[in-house]
Amino acid sequence: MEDYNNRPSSYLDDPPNSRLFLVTSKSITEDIIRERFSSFGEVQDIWVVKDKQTKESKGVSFVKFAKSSQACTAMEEMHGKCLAEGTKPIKVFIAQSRSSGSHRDVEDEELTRIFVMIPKTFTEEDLKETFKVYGDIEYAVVIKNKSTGESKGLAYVRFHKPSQAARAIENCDKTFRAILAEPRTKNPSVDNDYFNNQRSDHSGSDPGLNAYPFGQAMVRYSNLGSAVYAKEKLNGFEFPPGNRLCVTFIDDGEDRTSPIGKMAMQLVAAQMMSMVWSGPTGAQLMKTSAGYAAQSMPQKPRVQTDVALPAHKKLASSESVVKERLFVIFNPSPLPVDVLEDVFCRFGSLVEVYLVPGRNVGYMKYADRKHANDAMAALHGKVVNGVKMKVMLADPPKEESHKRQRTY
DNA sequence: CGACGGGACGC
DNA sequence: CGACGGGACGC
Repeated sequence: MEDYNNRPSSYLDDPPNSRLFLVTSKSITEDIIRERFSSFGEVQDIWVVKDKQTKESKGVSFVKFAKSSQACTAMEEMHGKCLAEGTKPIKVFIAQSRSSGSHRDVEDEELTRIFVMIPKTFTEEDLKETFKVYGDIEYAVVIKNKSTGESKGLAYVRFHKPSQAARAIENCDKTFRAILAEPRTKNPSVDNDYFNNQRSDHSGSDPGLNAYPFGQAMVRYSNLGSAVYAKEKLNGFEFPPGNRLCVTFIDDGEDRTSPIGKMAMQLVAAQMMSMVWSGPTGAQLMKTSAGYAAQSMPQKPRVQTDVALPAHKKLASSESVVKERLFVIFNPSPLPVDVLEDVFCRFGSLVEVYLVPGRNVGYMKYADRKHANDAMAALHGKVVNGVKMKVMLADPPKEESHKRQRTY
């Protein structure tokens, strides 16, 4: 038996759905394929399957693109085309993952519906408004509790074309956690497919090009840098999970009904000030006007300790690269996350606090190694709110096989 | 002497 | 009908 764990990437396509399966006449060569497919994106590999003995093409080829959206666009554009005089029209499909073992054609049905996490206040209209930039939406549905009608904070969006869904997954704000939806199953009792691999990792691509769902809100209502931090969960889960919001308000009295504006307001109402920071996005960011950001400032957590703490500092952007993590052990029990943020932010560049559920330990993530070290030096062995902490450098997370390193 | 996150549709 | 090669990281 082989050790698949060592090199599983040989059996997967990364990112998922970025490889095409072509059926062509046997006379179609790699060069012809390259010539006709390279305009759709970064072609990383072309492989014409040939007979081992005769070296003759078997009329089957694989074209690997850098991105799923490129592969999907190429499929949509090239399926049914003739690549050379007198040859049959080609067939183009998204290739089955090598690990699947299946040779069934991948249907558009499986490639056009995405599954996203949304704030519970998000309506289907909000969804459409947010995702229509990626293409024509066939429908958008929010998953709701059947009896109460309450949103579960999850939704489906069906596009007309695979390339549109792929673009949405690649480019929408990370906080939506957009992935391709599993096809509806007739039998909802059977839970998980055995091969639950590689679905969700479309991450890691140019954040600068993202269409942030709140980017507009952020810009529109943004000014006065009064960032407000709240640890509250919004209707049961954090949204965006573990991220910071930089929301400010411009009292322009308009557009409160747009999904974006509405959401901004709802978030404010919920004191859910934890927004992704998308970076300077243009002139509107310069806009400043008197606002009323101070009014929704939640009080800071009360912190009692003998440690001489530096002044409170803002958290680093949640998009920051984590350069160092501290592993903290609490005795007898963990401190609340808001208290920990308040304490550990003071050394600078704190990106996130994560408590391991059900355990007396947690991680403090820093964008700057020096700040992590300062925090460790100042806080190791110290008592905060009656809780003694051991603060040490965290071991690196256990490698999740081939997967792209998490953002922590 | 402790250790690593969250997700599903009444057919 | 039409499905999986080749190359080889560097403590």
